[in-house]
Amino acid sequence: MATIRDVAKHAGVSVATVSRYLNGKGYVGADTAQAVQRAITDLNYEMNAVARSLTTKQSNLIGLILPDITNPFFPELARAVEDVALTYGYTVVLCNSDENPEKEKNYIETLQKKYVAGFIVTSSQHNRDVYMELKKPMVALDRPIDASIPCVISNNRQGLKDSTRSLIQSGCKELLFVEGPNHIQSASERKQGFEEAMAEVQHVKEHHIQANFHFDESYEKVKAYLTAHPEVDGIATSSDVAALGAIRACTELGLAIPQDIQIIGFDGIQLGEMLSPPLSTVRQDIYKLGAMAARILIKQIEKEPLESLYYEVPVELVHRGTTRS
Amino acid sequence: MATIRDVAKHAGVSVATVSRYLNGKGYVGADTAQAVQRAITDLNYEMNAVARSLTTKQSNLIGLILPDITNPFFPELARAVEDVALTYGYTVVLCNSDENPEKEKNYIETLQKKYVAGFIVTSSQHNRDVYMELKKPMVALDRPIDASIPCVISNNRQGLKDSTRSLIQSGCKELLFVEGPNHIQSASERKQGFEEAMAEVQHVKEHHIQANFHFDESYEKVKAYLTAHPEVDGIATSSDVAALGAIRACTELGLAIPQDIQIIGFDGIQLGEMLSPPLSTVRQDIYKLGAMAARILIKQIEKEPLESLYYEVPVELVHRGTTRS
DNA sequence: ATTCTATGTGTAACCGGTTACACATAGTCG
DNA sequence: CGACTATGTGTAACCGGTTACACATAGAAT
Repeated sequence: MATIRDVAKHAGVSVATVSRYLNGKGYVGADTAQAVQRAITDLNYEMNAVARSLTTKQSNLIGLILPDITNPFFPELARAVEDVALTYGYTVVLCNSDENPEKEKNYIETLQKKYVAGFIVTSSQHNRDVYMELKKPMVALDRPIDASIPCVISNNRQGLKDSTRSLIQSGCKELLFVEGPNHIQSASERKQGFEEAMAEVQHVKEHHIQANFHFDESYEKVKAYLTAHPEVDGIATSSDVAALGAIRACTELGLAIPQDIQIIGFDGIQLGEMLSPPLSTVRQDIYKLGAMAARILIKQIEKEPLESLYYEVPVELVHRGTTRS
Repeated sequence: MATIRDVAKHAGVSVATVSRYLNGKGYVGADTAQAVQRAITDLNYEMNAVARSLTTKQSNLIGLILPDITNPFFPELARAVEDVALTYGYTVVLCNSDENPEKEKNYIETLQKKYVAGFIVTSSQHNRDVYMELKKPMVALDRPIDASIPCVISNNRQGLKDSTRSLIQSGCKELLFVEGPNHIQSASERKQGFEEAMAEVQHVKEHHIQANFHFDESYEKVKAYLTAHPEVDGIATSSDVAALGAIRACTELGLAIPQDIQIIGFDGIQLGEMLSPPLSTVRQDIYKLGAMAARILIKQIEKEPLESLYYEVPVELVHRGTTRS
């Protein structure tokens, strides 16, 4: 593998000139530029990324920290991040935090030693300080960290408001809301949306349970609740996976969906469409969320100005098979 | 951030000694070791990964190349790889190849410039040579590349054989096999398994269609086929996602699952369990697949001997709601 | 004509590690 | 007792880039 010195020698110039040419910094005469380019082509030179990082204290690595890639919401996000990272010449490192602040912190440290260019984080929230001290470009994805850190997020409140309203409009009188973990801001915003929609009407009874974003817990809690409260005729959930749990609970209780009970999820994971019946839901533009986060991060890395610190991407109600539209 | 020279000075020794101590190579006297350790603790020294990579031409990055993290089979795989990578001190770079050999090749080159320690690849096959020339540790995951390259794979043949047999045993007389893309070896092995099972019996009619591993194509082709051949009473597919497509087709045609028609998938993606009814399938131990691949890669990186070049992980028939067991 | 500025290029130090080699000491063996 | 080996440590070159600074030239401004 040719080095910059080989190129310099071959072109009959100094390494500094080659370096300037490569980075487009400083003056390089037209003839010289040609000669250098020629040498580069001849020798099939490619720059050594590691050596470069050592002096510039900057790599083209992007750290993507998320709770668990296994949660169906995240692969699409990761995919989007990777796609735009690639087009800008960055490479993404995948980090599963398991909602564990300690793990999150370790990853951050490890990556800093590698001079990562920046972070995209769906944070476990507990450790805002870790991020505040970090003098690296970063963006918070799906979950805000601090007002000073750029954030890309769906309009959660509006989404749940829409889904709740639609359930009400299609005749539900006893509405169960399966909340997410409310210490996560996006979950509590969704709850707020639900409540706002409920506040608009009378004569609709409100039921609540809380579950994490996992299938099992949702399934069990919904089943228990429905057994005790058979009058429930509509379920809004805070995630699609929770909706899947609810569907299972209803199916096992012999309830027909959407005839006896309507169900609407939240997220718009791809698998929702593949279900039979397909899942009605509030679709977040997951890909866009990820793509925007990546673009905003890269803007920071490349010192371009940001228009805003808060990017909200709209959300869309999708009626499919589990609601009576 | 303290450097190795700071540590050396603080401990009153030379950098060489510190380096030896850090890497456990060469002789270091007991007293000296103590002094050095002391200095390290005092200064809170952490080694600079980039500088180290520059001389050793080796990083602790692992390249994970797979077709598309968005395909539900892969997140669990990625998760497993990441988990074991983490415990051994490696970091994983996520690369989506889109089954595009060109993209795959680019990633390999980019990562080589970063001195990656090795690759785990679910390859797009077309470019065996790219890998053969590569003088890096690597392992083929789910899809063999070459007999000389360690490979971790499920027993695909046996799996499809099992699922087909079980459909036959539960009374199917007209069996439709939804094949995958046969240029992918694991897909053609599955097909082989199907055929072996069919060869064991008479009086069971065989139907074939081919689809990629995606929902839409499977849905459309199955629907068309079933419309033309309403006698089909069982479907075995080459992937769970294809099974989802088949389920949708059947549902739309008014067929009851599993009463009118039984369906069995292949893969064991987590979402299969969340369906209602839950999907019968041949479960690959996806996590194990990924974890083994990672371990085998790391063994190579750390120059430990491999017991074998071919690791087959068993597969398990899981009867859930879409078959009459 | 003189000074100033913009342009163009090279020298050498530096980033933070690793390691070949030289050198020193001390115990062992014949 | 001299030669040999195992142990312990330091010097300095090296990995492959970047960049501050010095120096040179030429046209523009005064």
